[in-house]
Amino acid sequence: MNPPINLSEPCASCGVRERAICARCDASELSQLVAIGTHVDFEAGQPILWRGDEFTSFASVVSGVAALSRTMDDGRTQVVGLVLPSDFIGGLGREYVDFDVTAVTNVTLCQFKKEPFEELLERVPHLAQRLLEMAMDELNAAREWMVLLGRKTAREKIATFLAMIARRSFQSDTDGHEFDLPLTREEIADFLGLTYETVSRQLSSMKKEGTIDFTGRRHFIIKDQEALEHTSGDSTPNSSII
Amino acid sequence: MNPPINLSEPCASCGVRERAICARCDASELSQLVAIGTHVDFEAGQPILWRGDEFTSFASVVSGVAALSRTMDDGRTQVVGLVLPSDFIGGLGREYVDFDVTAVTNVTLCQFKKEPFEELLERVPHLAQRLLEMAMDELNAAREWMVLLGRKTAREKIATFLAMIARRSFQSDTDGHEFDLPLTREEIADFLGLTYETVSRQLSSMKKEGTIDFTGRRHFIIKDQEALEHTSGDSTPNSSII
DNA sequence: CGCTATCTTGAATCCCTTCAAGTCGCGTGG
DNA sequence: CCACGCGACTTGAAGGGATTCAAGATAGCG
Repeated sequence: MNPPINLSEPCASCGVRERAICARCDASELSQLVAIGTHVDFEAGQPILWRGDEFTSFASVVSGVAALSRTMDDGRTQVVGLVLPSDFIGGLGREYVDFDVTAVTNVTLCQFKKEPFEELLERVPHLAQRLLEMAMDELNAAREWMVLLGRKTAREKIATFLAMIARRSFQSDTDGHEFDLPLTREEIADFLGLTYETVSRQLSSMKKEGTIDFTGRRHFIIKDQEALEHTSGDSTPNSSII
Repeated sequence: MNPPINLSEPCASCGVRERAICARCDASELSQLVAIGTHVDFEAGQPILWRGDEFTSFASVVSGVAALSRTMDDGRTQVVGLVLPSDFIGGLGREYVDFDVTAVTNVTLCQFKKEPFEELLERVPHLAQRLLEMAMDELNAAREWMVLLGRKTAREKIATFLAMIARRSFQSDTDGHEFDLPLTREEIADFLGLTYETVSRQLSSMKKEGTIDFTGRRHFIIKDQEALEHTSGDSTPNSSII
């Protein structure tokens, strides 16, 4: 378990202070938020929320990666979003959880009980504003991903995914071209609407062609950024895909 | 062109008053909204917004159907959402339009200039609350659609689409089983991530099997609701797909 | 009543999946 | 520290669902 949040200097060392729901909050608003927040840890693989659960709390991701997913009756599953540090977990105004949330790596959340949070939301307009802003960003990201799922080839999907990972900084070194994949092949497949064999084949062929290289199964190097972005099929690189 | 909105009895006869952004507004708030709103018409096929345009106004759909879409450089296009009566058009907090918006049928909008609307948004919390609520609904719908695009077969996509059309009431008669498709085969294909030939084939085979029937190309009858919902692949019918 | 866009249907092809062996990397325990 | 074992990954071959290419048919308009 984590130590309690330092109340005298709240969030001073928090890595997501500038981008999470609290981004627009001033010191006084922040202290109100801190008063109802608790840090909670989840180990890789653990479920955070199940579809159908009643919402009893909301949370910001402080560190780690979680996946939002839906599994059909016959087991087909689709990851509908990655939940990264600073992202918010919780459907405001919804009674029940709509998608499973699973810790992909070890995850630390800054969690808020539902009622006090909703009450705070009414008193602190900065919170509601920021939440709306973040919801619009997510909506955009979801729609960009719909284009990927509906229209892109396996090759384009993989290229887009790798570019996204690079952009969202899973950077692991100094030169800026090495990254760690937070997901297994199967998780990538479920995110891209493919099978894990296809993911593996595409990664292998992109390695053979010299666009990327692998050192270990989860650690990759972008050797030809331009080729990567070109085969992603997006005319506008750095689009809003989360 | 439309007559000016009746200021003495604002929105009394508006068909979307209860579900649009103004749903939570009281009479006084409504009159402030009416003061900055204008009705605008678009004919079927006309563009409403282009990707990359600067946002200069927001709008509620009063009647008709529009499509939100993205077209790739080589012409592949994906419809990322249908915009139906009561839905809101406009990315709050965004400077530029992210997806093309096109009138699919004749469309009437209740349009608000950007600055006065944003100003109103700060003064009227009911507006911001409703907007957040609607954004969460759209986000959910987008994610449900991602499952369709990533994991469903052509047959399941068509069944889901028809069930959605039926649910969102494009009903055209009294017995409750006849509906009009607002979209062409090609538009349906672009919404489902298929080709129009595949859409046509699936519709034909569902007709042959007796699940649906067609009288005219756009007018269909659901003959076996249960079969339709079963082949849609959703365990929870009436899910939040818009 | 004829014309044209829209839609249907057929046949061939292809990309991705499915099924099936292997291989590799990594953590565990000896 | 190394061998072992298992889950994660790679690779191959066959199969299938959707696409592509190509004619026709039909509705709905003028």
